[in-house]
This record gives sequence, structure tokens and C-alpha cells, in this order.
Amino acid sequence: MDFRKFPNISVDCVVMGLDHTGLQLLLSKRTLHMYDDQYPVVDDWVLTGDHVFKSEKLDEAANRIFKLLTGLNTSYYRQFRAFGNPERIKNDRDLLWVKSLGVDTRTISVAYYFALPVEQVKTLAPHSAWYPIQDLPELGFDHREIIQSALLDIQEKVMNDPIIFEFLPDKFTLNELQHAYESILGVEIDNRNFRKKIIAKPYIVSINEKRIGTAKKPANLYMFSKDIFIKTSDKHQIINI
Amino acid sequence: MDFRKFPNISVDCVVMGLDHTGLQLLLSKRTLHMYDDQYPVVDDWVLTGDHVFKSEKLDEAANRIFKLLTGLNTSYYRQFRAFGNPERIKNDRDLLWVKSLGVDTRTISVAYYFALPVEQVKTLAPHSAWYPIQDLPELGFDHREIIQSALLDIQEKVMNDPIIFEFLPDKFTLNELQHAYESILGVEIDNRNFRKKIIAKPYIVSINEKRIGTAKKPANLYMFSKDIFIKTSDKHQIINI
DNA sequence: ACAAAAGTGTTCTCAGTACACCCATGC
DNA sequence: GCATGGGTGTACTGAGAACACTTTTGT
Repeated sequence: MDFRKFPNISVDCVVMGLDHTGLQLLLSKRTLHMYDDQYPVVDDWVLTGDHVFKSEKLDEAANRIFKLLTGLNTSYYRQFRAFGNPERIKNDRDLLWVKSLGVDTRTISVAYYFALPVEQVKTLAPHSAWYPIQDLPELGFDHREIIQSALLDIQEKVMNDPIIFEFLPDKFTLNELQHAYESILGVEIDNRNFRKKIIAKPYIVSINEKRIGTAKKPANLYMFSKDIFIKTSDKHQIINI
Repeated sequence: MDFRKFPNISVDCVVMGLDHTGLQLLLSKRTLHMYDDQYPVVDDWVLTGDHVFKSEKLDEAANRIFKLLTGLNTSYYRQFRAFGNPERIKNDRDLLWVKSLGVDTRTISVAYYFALPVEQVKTLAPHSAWYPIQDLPELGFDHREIIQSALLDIQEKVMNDPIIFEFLPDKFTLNELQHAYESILGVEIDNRNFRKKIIAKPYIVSINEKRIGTAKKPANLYMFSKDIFIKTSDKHQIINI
């Protein structure tokens, strides 16, 4: 394994987590001191990324960063776009930062997103934190654009592939599923119609357990059966031009 | 403008054209002679690509290549994925080729596709040709995989965005539109139901012209109105979970 | 007993689907 | 006049949408 890094190729990870308050992003604090220990010249937040090792797959680089951030080995992930315009790095903060790292001022960034329930992350990396997607802090580089692009991509994916379940624990209630759709798509859904439609799907199976804890009336739990989904998936390929 | 090239960053273009026989791809012949002028050591086809200039946007690089290939300045295009595994270049032909060019043996390729009617291309670049997607020649590198990936992406896009019209001339018949869907999605569509559905769309406007020429009965021509599509597009955002 | 979230049914409308024959033109 | 692709209508079915109240539990 060649652990030297490409100075001009990096991977950025948009880690999306869902909890009962909505969609959250995992960001890293970026601080650089130069003249004065009290007043950093760079002090904002960025997506977590790193340059790619010489002998590493792009997917491997993304998962290496994800593991460093969350301690987790696996999660749903998807490479959704590459960003590489020459003027990506335009403001002084970003230039200072890049020079302090000794990498190229023009870097191609291959962007990935990850999807998981927030509760699954037990140990956060230092200097990182969850932020609700509606209320992000000041971001470095073009990372606001990358996040926007990731959100649009996953909104489309959610409508075509069964990835909504990646945001939920294995066992979930119908209301949790509904809130997941509402948070990611930014829409409101009628509860009765939603339940009717979901219960009718063969791959959503009711299990004989209730969610106990904070709720008042215990809610029935369901699971997503990937097997059944795949076996019945020809029926989802409805042509609807 | 800095015309030096990154040795490890390239752009590959999947140029998709549609004609009455179906979906075609524009490929470039790759030939390399070493010992003998009669028997080349490399003799196959590849997607057209090039390394990116130091001061060029990725999108600009893609369009530069596209123009070189087709002589055209504009077309619908989309960056759909980056390919960059270390073992992308594994066979001898590809290694010989890369060494003859003096570029790195590990290159990150940002892949784009373009969509247009075949007839729009008047002047093909030398050593390039259209191939039907069902009948591709021997391909170098991982270009078969890239093509497959492009096809899956555009099939999904066609269902969500009005990009089918990029494959057609401004004025088209309903049957041409139907054949476009059939070629790209690889399905058969009932003609009567299709016409009913399409004519009902406000953004498909019948114009008072007929297609004359080879056909027997002249067919009515239609145009796609992007304006009307955008103004009515809230209605296409149907939630259909 | 009351607060809070879970759960439940009916009616209406509209879009999708299956399906077979006549029409207008060029040759 | 005939071959070729263009063009049309109906009946059925199923899914989506609108809409308000009862149930079960913890406190």
C-alpha cells in the first residue's frame, strides 16, 4: 500500500444523519492560527475530506474518512459528483488553509454522501458536530454548493430506490418512516393515506413488537425486507412517462 | 490560460446520439504501432477523453472534447460519475497506450454524457464513428463499465426530467418521441395510450406542420415548450412513495 | 382524567391499461 | 390499388387524495 497522497485529488464526505428533529449533517471544525493564539485566521466548518492515497480506490478513501469520523465500518454511501473548477478556492481563508496543508491550490474533489440514523454514531471524531440542514454554520470552500448538490441527488434517489431505510434503525414505526420522508423531501404527507400505502407494500413487514419508551401509546414496529423488495421489484419499474 | 495538463486527471465523454435505428454511441479508434506498421499493438475503440488543462473547469474540458469530436458548441451534457480505481488500467494494451502518452498510470476520470440527435452532427472527427449501443466493438480501459453507468443514469434522468427532447430535433412527431423512449429505456409502449398521455401534457404543443419526406402519411409535428414546462412543473413533483 | 401520540375508513376522481380498426399518402 | 406508417375511442380497474374522530397508554 502506497500511503503517499495525491496533492490534487481529494474526497469529501457529506454525512447525512436523521433523528426525530430532522436531517443533520456531520461537519468538522476548521481552525488555523498564524499570528495570534486567540484570534485564528481561519475559523469555520467544512465537510470532512482528505486527499486520496496513491494506491487506494476512491470508494476506499471515502470509507476511510467515514470511519475516522464516526467509528463505523459500514453505511450506505454513494459517489454523486466531482467538483473541480479552478476558482473553487477563491477566498483568503481557503487559500491560507490549503497552503498550510501543503497541497495544490487546484484540487479535484470527488464527493460522496453517507446516510444513517444519527443514533448509530456513538463516538464522534474530535472537532466535529451534527448540524441541522436548515441551520448550517459558516462553511469553507464550495461546501455549501456540494451539500446542496448532495441533497438534490438524494431526494431523487429516495423516490426511486429503497434508501429511506438507511436513515432508520432496522425496526421502525410507520410514523418514523413518514417523518423520514418528510424531512428529506421537505414535504408534508397525509398520515392516513401514507399508512394505507405503506402497509400495502409486501416488503414492509409488521413485526410483533412495540416501540416502548418515551411515547404515550406504544407504536407497532416494522422492518424492511430487502429480499422481498428485490423479488417483487419488477413491479416497481412502472413506466410512467 | 494555462495549457499544461494534469497528468492524472482526465475527462471522458459518452456521446449518445439517437436516430431512427436507436441509441448510438460516438467512439474513437485507438491505434498504436510499435514494432510493425502492419500489426498494431493496440487496436480497439475508446470513449473520447483528454486530460484537463491546469486552468480549465471540468465542464469546459468536457465541452472542448465534445466540440473536437462533433464540431458542435452546445448540447445537453451531464457529469455523472468519477472513475478512479488504482486497477483501472490493468491490461497490457492500456498500459502501453498510457506510457506512449506520457501520462500517469493512475488517472482519475470524470465522466460526462452528452445527448443529441445523430443527424445534428455534420462533421465527425477523424477516427471516430457511431456504434449502436447493443453492438459495441472491443473497448479499451474500463469504458464498457463507464458506458453502462451512463446508460443507467440517463434512464433514471429520462423518467424525472424532460431530457428526452435533447435527443430529438426541435420539431418531432409523436412516434419519434415514442421511439426515443423505447430506445433509451429498452421497453415497448402502447401507441394509443402513449399519444393520449403525451397530447394531454400542456408543454407538448402541436404545430401546424407535417413531416414530409420518406413517410407515407405525413405526420403532425410537435414541439416541447420549456417555458410551459417550468411554469407547470410544480405539478410534476408528485409525491409517489 | 387528561395529555399525547397511535391508529383507523369511506368516497371521489383521475390516470393507467388493454385492445383493433380506419385513414391519408406515395408509389 | 396497395403497401406503409399515422392516427383514433371505450370500458375497466386501481391508486391517489381529501378528510375527522377513536384508542391506548403514561403521568
